[in-house]
Amino acid sequence: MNLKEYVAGRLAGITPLEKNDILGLLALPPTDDMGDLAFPCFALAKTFRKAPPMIAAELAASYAPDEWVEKAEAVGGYLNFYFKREAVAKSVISDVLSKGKAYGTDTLGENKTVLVEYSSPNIAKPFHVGHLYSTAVGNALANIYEALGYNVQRLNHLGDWGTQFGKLICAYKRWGDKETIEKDPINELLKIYVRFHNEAEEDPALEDEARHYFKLLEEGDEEATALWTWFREVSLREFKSTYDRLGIAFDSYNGEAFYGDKMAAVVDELKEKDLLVESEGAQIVDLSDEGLPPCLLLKSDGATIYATRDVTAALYRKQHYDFYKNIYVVGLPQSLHFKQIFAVLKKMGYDCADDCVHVGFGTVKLSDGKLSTRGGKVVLLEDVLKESVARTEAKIREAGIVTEDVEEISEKIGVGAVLYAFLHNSREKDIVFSWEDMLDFEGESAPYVQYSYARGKSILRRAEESGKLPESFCVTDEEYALIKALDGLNAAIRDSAEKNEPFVVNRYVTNLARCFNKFYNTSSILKEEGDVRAFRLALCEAACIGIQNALGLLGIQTVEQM
RNA sequence: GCCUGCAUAGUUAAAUGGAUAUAACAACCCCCUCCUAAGGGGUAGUUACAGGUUCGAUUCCUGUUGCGGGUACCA
Repeated sequence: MNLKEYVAGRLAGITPLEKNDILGLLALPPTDDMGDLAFPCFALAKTFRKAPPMIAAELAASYAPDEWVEKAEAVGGYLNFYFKREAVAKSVISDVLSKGKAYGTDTLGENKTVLVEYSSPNIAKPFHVGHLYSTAVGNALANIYEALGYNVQRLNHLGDWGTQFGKLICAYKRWGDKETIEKDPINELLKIYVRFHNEAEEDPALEDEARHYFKLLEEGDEEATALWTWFREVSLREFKSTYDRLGIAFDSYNGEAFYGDKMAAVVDELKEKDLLVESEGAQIVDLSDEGLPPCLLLKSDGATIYATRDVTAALYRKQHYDFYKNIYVVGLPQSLHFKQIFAVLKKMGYDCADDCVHVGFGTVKLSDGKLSTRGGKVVLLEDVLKESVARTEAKIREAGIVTEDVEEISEKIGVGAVLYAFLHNSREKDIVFSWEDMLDFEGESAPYVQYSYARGKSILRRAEESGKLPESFCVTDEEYALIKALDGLNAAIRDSAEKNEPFVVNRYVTNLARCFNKFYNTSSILKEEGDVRAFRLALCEAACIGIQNALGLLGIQTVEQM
């Protein structure tokens, strides 16, 4: 039962407004004691030429209580609705229990394909905490769109092409050793990469040499290609083990290299459409009429650049997936780049440019400045996960409640805690990484939510019978707050997708857990009997389902005990 | 220089133009003979500055200050 729609429908009957306009106006009151839904009467002040409080009072008088609404009360310029708690409780709880794992999902996106490009680490570079931002946000968004019924394709646009491979080949040929690299691929490749940059500062000729090797690679030179393939394979093997830990998988690992042989056609098309202009020896698309700097597509040596690959990739995706939405979860510093390539697509005559969205996110920094792969200033994601899990395990063993599967449970909590930290705030916020904050499991954190779930499940296990809603029961404030929170899952998912902001779901589930904890602390369950026990058990079970479903969207798993 | 983003309790952050600006952490106080204290309750504390639009501004507009990002042959 969608009570908002229901009330809007009834209000439409007694005001001159349309139902849809009313839906847009209806809001949640700031506190629970002000009712369940509020209609602000300010918009009607002009048409009625009366003060909003007068209008509210008149509407309150003409709104007769019904099956769902206990009373409508005027407070200032607002008309506050109080629902019948028992009716709402029955409706919500039975809905949750009957839908189970599907509770909160939707068919909004049926037959529409949404592409989410995320994670996209660079080959031969370490997977550090910075990469987790894109990985966590992208994965959560993919889950969220999937819950809304969209056909989601998860794309890992690997950084497996570009001048850095010229540098890497150059560095390998000078200082590389096959055996050491096989043993610890990414670390060793990073070492020679860093050395390249240090030496290039003294000897700029190295840069030219690197550009030369990249040119060879683009031309399909055998030796260069063999090295590249090897770098890619050993790197991907390492990445995949991290993804496994995070519970993340992709539908495609087509990286930049995949588009290598598809760019020529796009360049030809740009030429045919008279969009390419020569400037300072390079080929650009002029975007001054869009108020944007020109977009460089061919370097003066004729080689392609990332913009060329991104334009090509977008066109390939349109053709291959016929996407409804093409989402790029890429750092905020690249905002201009995406504006430019979308503008180029538009100039080429492709309206799908309007369905491409850059979902940017903030920077992960250290307290003493930015992470830097070249400078060797990195915090590896594996190290963070390891530490988080280790700390969790220590805590579990200390508590002594869990006796079996301690490692498995620690892994779920420890990994969840890290994911949660990256999904807690609006994605455009920077994150200053600190071990202390990352591993603080008090208050708003994954363990807080997982703990609530585990407590709920513990009660359900002990109860032995499962909760069935009795014919009639009373609903306390704490119970009602929990029921209302449960009711909001689908709205939170939709809101989250609309904004491309997973933190909406994160805040939702945190609040749900908070409501559950208050309920837990004020209402005994197992000591009760009869209808009270049955009702509370059913509510407890519903709460567990809600928490599990919402956490799942964030890529965070639940544990049965902790 | 130009473009762009941000500025909210001591800290990190919420808030479709709406009611008394909301949480967490840190501080202080209380609650385990009671379903897991990784919990709950309580106290104290906030919209950078100056204007403007509006019945109403943390939110929209202008300016100021402070901080960040971008600004073609890296991605």
